[in-house]
Parts: sequence; structure tokens; C-alpha cells
Amino acid sequence: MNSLELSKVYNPKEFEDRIYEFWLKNNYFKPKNIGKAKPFVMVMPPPNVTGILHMGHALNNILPDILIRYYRMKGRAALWVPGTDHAGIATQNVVEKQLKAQNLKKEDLGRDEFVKRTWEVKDKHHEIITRQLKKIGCSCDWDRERFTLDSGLSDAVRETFVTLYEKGLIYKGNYLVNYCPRCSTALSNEEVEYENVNSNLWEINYPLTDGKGFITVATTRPETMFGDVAIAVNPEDERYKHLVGKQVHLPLTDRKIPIIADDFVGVEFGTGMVKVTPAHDFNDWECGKRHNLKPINILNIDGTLNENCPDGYVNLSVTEARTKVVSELEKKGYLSKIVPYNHDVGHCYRCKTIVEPFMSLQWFVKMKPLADKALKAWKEGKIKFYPVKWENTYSSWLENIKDWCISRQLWWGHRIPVWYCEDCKNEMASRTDVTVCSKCGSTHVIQDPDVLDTWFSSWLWPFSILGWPNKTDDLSNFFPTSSLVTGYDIIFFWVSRMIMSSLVFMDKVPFQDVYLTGLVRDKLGRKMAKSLGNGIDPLNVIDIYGADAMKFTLCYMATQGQDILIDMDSFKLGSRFANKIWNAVRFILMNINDEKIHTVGKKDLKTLDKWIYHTFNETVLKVSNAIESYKFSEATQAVYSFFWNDFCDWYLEASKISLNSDSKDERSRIISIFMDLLEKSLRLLHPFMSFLTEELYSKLPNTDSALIIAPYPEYDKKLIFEQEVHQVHQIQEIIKSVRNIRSELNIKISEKIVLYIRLSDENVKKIVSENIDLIKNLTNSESVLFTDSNFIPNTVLCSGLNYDAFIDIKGLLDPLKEISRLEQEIEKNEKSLKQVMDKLNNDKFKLNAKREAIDKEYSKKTEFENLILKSQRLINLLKNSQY
RNA sequence: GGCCAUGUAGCUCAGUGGGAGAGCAUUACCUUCACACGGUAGGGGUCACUGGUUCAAACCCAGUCAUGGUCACCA
Repeated sequence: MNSLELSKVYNPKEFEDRIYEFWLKNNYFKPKNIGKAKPFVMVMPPPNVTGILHMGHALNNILPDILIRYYRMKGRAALWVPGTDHAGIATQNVVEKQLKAQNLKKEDLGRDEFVKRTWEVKDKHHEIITRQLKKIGCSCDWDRERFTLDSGLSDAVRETFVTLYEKGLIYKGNYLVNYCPRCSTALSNEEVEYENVNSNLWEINYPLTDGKGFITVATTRPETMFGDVAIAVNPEDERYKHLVGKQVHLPLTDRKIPIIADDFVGVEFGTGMVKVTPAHDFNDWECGKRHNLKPINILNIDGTLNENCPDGYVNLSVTEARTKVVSELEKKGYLSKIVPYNHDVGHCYRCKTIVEPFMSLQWFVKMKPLADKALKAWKEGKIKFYPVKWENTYSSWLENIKDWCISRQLWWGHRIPVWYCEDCKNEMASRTDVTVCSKCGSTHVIQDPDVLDTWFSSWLWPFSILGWPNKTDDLSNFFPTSSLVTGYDIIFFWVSRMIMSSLVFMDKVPFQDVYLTGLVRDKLGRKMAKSLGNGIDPLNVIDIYGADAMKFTLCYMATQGQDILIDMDSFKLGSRFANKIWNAVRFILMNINDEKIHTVGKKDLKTLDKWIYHTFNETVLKVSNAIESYKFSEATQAVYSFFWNDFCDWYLEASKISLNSDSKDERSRIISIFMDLLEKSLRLLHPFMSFLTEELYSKLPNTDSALIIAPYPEYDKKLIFEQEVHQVHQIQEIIKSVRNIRSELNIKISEKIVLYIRLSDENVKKIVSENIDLIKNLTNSESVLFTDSNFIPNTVLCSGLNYDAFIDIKGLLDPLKEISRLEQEIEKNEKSLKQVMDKLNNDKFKLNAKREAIDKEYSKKTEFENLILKSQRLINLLKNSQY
């Protein structure tokens, strides 16, 4: 070890990669003392293998890393399991886009070849993502890494599907589902995002078949009229009662449809008449069921119109058909009017295409029984959300849950484990591949072509990742996990469903705590998106500022429930702090010569030493409490202010006297304390500044093992020194007020002053006299003397509660200026005094307020009165003296 | 429309029933041998608005306004 090894400026590139290798090589990310120590387990929310990690990912992995490192140092068997998600639609889209660039469709390749290409995309992105996570410093156990489409998870998916199938909780049927025509697949309700769209309400006339005029209906989707099977009115609507039961001609076709009454129709809206299109609208679907109306499907699976539509419309897209229908209606006189209208339209969450309600044969999970379990577990307090407000979101979703459409008409994903016999039509759900029909013995069996929703594998993550459905050691050692950290945007997709699946298959909640991070946004509050070009690449931040700076900054800003607004400059916070730590260590190391480092006993601690130990100890308590209650910002603020403001600004500055002492013993004493404090501080800081602290730790002469596995500092009752803390505050107050006056009077640094201090309290006097050199140094005085006088000519006075300090500025005093300054002081203090007196003159205050509050007001009263008195006296003296 | 947040310094945000805080930005002074990614000292706030509870409210309650999120929609 020697100080020369530390460069002047903190340069994270010099050591971050090396340190990560060091950790990896020594298996420090693996849980220790399994079975003996209480485990602390987290699973990584698996990033999609569709791209690279963004700032949100960085945040969502930085916070778990802090927790894992903290609990690891606390002696828990800490395990963090990483992994990635195959991300069905999203990844398939990436490959389809690549093909499109080559003018190819997936059908040109065929299913097997397409899936093979998708695996290549997966491999590529997986490699990048892994590298990024390592750059960030994630201390996860890479040997346990999983992928949602690996063989183990595929077993888990089959086990889950077949079990639910056998319990009757999975069913297949022809229902109306949300359908993305671009992705050519069904979606779950959660995968549809509603966006407000400027559109029109078209009012269309439908002629009555009895020739007695026409009726007018309003619609936002005129092209769906080819699927109309009825017109509905509200049964209470006096305007239309007489029409119920009559028939109308469906314009542009030769079909006739009935007018029916149903109370889902609002009297107020539009014309009060609704076209009923069961195959393409969820309300109409329900209405159609009530009236036994057979739905007419007008769409092909690619979203174009099918042969149920008139000639000339078949194979048109919905948009094209809309234009054509409107113009035909207008031409033929059926169009009554067009009213501009804004409404929310569902879009595919992956490709933003407008989704169409579409009737098709799909697989569903019956959710009510699962949701009930999940609600019960939450009500019993088995699971807690941080911040708690999200529990509302969780419970209201579960209370209003709808069945989950899990089949996707995609190629990338877990194939549905159901086989059909082509001969006897037998349907077989199976954990293993089926080649022979279980009923008729035929070998003509084919597997269902669809795949499962990608969330059908990730909802098993907390136990499948540990080896389920096999009974593994990991499963018994590490399930249930401890905490989950993820973004609030996937509470429905992922968090709630994991809770449901764990309760069904493991009979336990998957984690006790869920911490929901805010989303990372730019300084204007916008989401970071490729299209806006406002994204910040974590690797870029690491390149400029270092991984620790990024980690510390994000953590500092991670307050519960808030989105995080940042730009590149935000990371200066962490970077400067890292530099500060670096240089503090560097400074102390370069001051070691041949001093012997030893344990300094309590009796050898001076006031200032006790103060810093006390402050450190309080910080340990604050930080531990904050981490354990997921108050990340609070924890970082505590370590920041301790290390920078207390340790560097005061203790280190003050201790330079000891460092420069002629006494070898004193130098040895102070260096030993420094080493002890640094060693402890680095342990305290490690979860937040992992690379830097590990690197510096290795440079300390009093350490011999890795910091990452060193014990976390514990609160120590033997290090409470209230009295010394009070004394140091006294000294700090004197120093600050003298510095203030110096600055106010523009006394240059080069100008040494003479300071006279007057103290009435003997205890204070004792402690000040012990630290006279300290005051001298920090106020840049050539001498500090005690005085009993209450006036010293040619000096400026600054006073506090227990002291007067006279600053001799050697004939530079301008009496008029000084009088004016004192008058301002008086004014300020009188204002404060008035506030205090208002309270003290209030009998109710004295009657009701807490004892301490009253005492405090009285002491404030004395303080302000004294200060005013002193200033006034000084003004008089100044006015009467002959300068 | 329901529900949930948020509104504190120029910006981003902490905070707490008892004298308004941090980081960045800004002003002055300082390149003093750890750090100019630094030091010292400042300036800057009707704590959205209006009521209420309380001896005391930025904090608790109600309402208003504004902003955001989310769910659900009547075509």
C-alpha cells in the first residue's frame, strides 16, 4: 500500500471492471451459510431480450443491488437470481422488422427457421444485457441465471398449464377478444392501451322495411355495419318505443335486421339508437347474447374485411373500408351527418396498432378463484407494498378481474401443451409431448399451433427460477423470496400474477415486500423513448461518470412513489461525492509515514473524536433503518451528509492540527482513528458506492479481506457521546460566526486576525481552551485569547448564546459601518424576539404546549434579549469612543 | 366519470404539528501542500389557493384550482 497509487482525481475506469472480476472470481455473489443464516433473496425482473437496458432498468437493478449488498454484509444468506425474458410479441416483432427490411415475411422462412432466427436475436441481446448488468455492478449469482424459454421454465409452464387445465381453470372457447391485426394475434385486456383519438361520430340512416321513413344511428366505426345484427334502443325511450319489433334495411346490403330494446343503450348519447355488432364490440357482444343474436364476423385474421362483406369491400383494410363506406353512404343518401368526436381507442402495447375486438377461438384462465386467494393473502398482511398506495391498484384490479386470454397466434414462445387427434378429435393437455391419441390410439396427432402469452412464463418466475417443478435444494432454501423491486407499470402484468401463481402452486406468497420504483423520465417529465431521442444510455453515464456515480445519484433520487426526472448533469451529484471519498482516503493515506496503527481506547478519545464517532454511529442507525424500510433516498442522504459535511468538512479539517503535530504519539493516534473511521465508513458506504469503496478498502493498511463480505457497521450504544456533541456544536458556532463576520467585512484570507473570546460558562471555557488551536486554524487567526472585558476597542463583535467574540481587525474598522451592521443585527433579533414573546404572552400556549416547547421559547427569549443588549451596548461604546 | 398521486428556492426534489432543507444553478472571496468534481461565506421561498381543527399548521381535515398517473367508458 502506498499513497502514490492513488491518482489525484477519482477515475472509475481504472478499477471498476477489475473489481467486478475480483468479486466474480471469488464467488462473492453466491449465498453463504445456507441453512444457517437467514436467507435474503431477490429475483431480478427479467429484462426483455428485445434490446438493451435503459435507465429504468438501471434503477430497477441498482436498488436490489443495494439491498442485496446490505443484507449480505449483515450476514444473511443473500441470493439475487438474474435472468431474461423471451418477451413473445416484442421479440417476434423485432425479427419481423428485420425480415421486412429484406422484403421477407415470416411465412417465407417457415416456423422452425423463424424461431431459429429469433434465438439468434435473443443471444445477441442477452449478451449485451448481461454485460450491462455487470457494468452496473449487479452482485447477482450468474450461475443461477435463467431464461423464460429455457428447458426448466418450459417444464414449469407445462406443469402449470396442465394442472390448471385439469382443475378446470383453463378453458378454450370462441369469444370476443382484443386482437392486433398487425401482430395477427389475440391480446389480453392488459395488453391494450387506450389513447384519445380525434375522430367522428357518423350518423347513418337505416330505412324501415315498412316504408314509413327511417331511423338514425350514431357510430364511431361505420365499416362494422356489415356485422350489424340489430338496432337497439333503450326500452324506456318514449321516442322509439313504437319502433321496437320493426325491421330496417341494412344500407349497402340486402340484409334486414330487427329493432330491439336493451337498457345498455343510453337515451342521452348520440341519437339514442345503437347498431349492434356482436362480433366487433364488447358491449354488443353481451347484448347479442341477451337477445340470442348470432354474431357476424367481418374480419380476416390480418384485419382486412372478409367475405361476409359486400363485393368491393372484401380484403380492404379497416381504414380503407371506412372511407369507402362513408362515401358510399353519402352518395346514396344514407349519411345524416358527421359530428367531430374525441374518444379513447385501444392500441396494441407493442406495436401501437389499433386493436379490433375480434371473435376467435382462444384459451383462457379463469381468474376469479386465483384472484380471491391473492386478495386474501394481501388482506392477511402477508404481502406489503412500498409505497402503500399501490395496494389500492392491486386490490381493485383483483376485485374486478376478467378472465385472462393466454393464447397468442405467434411463433415465438411456449407452445400450448395441447394435442388434438385428427381422427377422433380428442383434446389432450399433457406435460410431455403426445404422439399417440390416448383415446383411439391414432398417431395422427397435432399440437395446438398457438403459443402462450409471455407473462404465462414470467408469472412463475420466483419459484421456476429456483428449479420448480422439481423439488430442488434452492427451492427449499430460498423460496419464498424476500423482496421484489420493480416498476409500477407491471403490477398487473407481473406482480399480481406472480402472487396468484405462487399461492396456487407453492401455497405461499412469492415475496413479503414489493417495492415499486418510479419511472425514470427526462427533465421535462417525458418518458425516455427512442422516438423522442431523450433517452440516456446507462453505459454512457458509466463511461462519463462511473457506475458508482450513477448508482449513488439514482438512489439519492429514489424517493418513494416519485418518478425520477434526470438529465446527464444529474449524475454530477454522485460523481462529485465519489471524488470526495476518493480524495479523503488519498489525503489520509499520503499522511502516513511510519506511524503505528493501533486501536485507540475510549480514554484516548478527545472531544472531537467522540463527536465524530457519535455522529458516525447515529448515521449507521439512520442508514440501516432507511434501507430496511426501502427509503433509499434517506439512506443516501445520511451517508452523504456524514461523510462530506461531518467527516471531511469538520473532522478532517480539524484533525490536520494533529496530523501536523510534532508529537509522534499524537500523529500515530490520529492516523489510527482515521484508519478506523475510514474502514468503518467504507463499510457503511459500500452498498451505495460499491466499486469505489472496494478499491479503496484494499488500499487501507488495516484491512485484509474483501469489503463486499465485511460486516456492515452496527449501531453501538457505547459510542453515544451526547455531551461532546453539544460541546463541538458550541465550538462550531463560534467558528462559523467569526467566519461569517470575516466574510461580511471582506477580510482577506491572507489577513490574520486576533480573536478575543469572552465566555461566562466555565464548562464551555474549558472545552474552548482545549480546542483553541482548532479555532485559530479554522478562523484563520494568528492568536486566540480569552478576555473578561465586554468591550475591546477597535474590534468587531460577534455573539452567540454563551460567548462573545471580538475580532481585532487592526485599524481597519469603520465605526459607522459597524454601527449600521449592529443595528441590522438588532432589527433581526428584535423580530425574532417578538415572535417568541407572542407565544410566551399567550396563556393558552403555556397551558397546552409541551414542556420542552415552552422551555425552548424561554431560552430563545434569553438568547435574543442578550444579543440585542450586547449590540446596543456596543453601539453606544462605538459612538462614544474616539476613533 | 371513478380511483390514486403531486403542487416547498430558478431547476430536480427531501422534509416535519413547535424558529423553512439538500443537490444543481447563482453571487462574492480563495488556486492555502486531499479534492476547483474543491473551500469559505452569502443571496434566493405568502411551503398552490380558501376555509376549518389546534395554544401553535408548510405539515392534520374539508373545499377550490392546476398538473400527472391509472382504471372504466355511451355506440
